[in-house]
Amino acid sequence: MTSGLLDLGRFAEPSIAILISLSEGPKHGYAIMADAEATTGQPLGPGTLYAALGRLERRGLIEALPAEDRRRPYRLTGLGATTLRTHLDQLERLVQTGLVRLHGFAGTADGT
Amino acid sequence: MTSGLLDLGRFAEPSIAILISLSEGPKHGYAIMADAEATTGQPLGPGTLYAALGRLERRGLIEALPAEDRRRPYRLTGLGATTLRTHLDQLERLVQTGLVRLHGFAGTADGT
DNA sequence: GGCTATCTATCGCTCCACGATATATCGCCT
DNA sequence: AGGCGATATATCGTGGAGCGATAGATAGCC
Repeated sequence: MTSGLLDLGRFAEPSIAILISLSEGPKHGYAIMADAEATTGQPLGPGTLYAALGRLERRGLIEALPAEDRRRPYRLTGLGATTLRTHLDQLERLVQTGLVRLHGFAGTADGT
Repeated sequence: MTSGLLDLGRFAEPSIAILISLSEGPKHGYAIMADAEATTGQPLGPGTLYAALGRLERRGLIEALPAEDRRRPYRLTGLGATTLRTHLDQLERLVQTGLVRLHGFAGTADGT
């Protein structure tokens, strides 16, 4: 928990972070870890990463490329790109709704 | 599963949906359920709802109002509003990053 | 008076997040 | 050459969260 009370709990959404990372181009696990932490601000540990990679590959959203050296790179599939775009669109609409409503939010009059 | 293969699994993010719903004004559980499903497109069952409500209240992001009739309304606290805004901002940045990268995404040349 | 819709609540299963841990290799410095 | 830190992949275990199923109470209606 990096932000104390300012935390909704399981918020990292590792799958989204991984897909966004791969949308920049093929990457191997370690590079995804670094990129995801850079873009989301939240650390992405190996346990979370490799479990999520397995799930995403099983679902056909990403695919493994032939290993070069020690590195096992992954690439976003067409289905993965479509899926990501769909979810990103949904998310954007949700975020906009929230920001609009929040703008008109008076808060608790007693300042709680 | 409404979207078949186009699904990242556990994506609903009930907490966000609930907070956004309450940012419109105080609501009771049943109303939140309906509103959340309307704005996110995903159904929000009672199990998910009341568990999340309990967690959010324990964290001070929402607070219970005196029950009117059978209804037990909740209200967003100042902390809740701040927290929601922070997460929404983070989310927006993440979504924008994803959309930009996706725009330049060539896909798998073989059309996979 | 019964029936349906509204509304809150709990249980239980499964799956996921994620820190801890293990292991191997590479590159660099001395 | 030898050691050390960074790179890189992989697995396990625990706790927590998502969520459908289920239960039960009250209100309104015919």
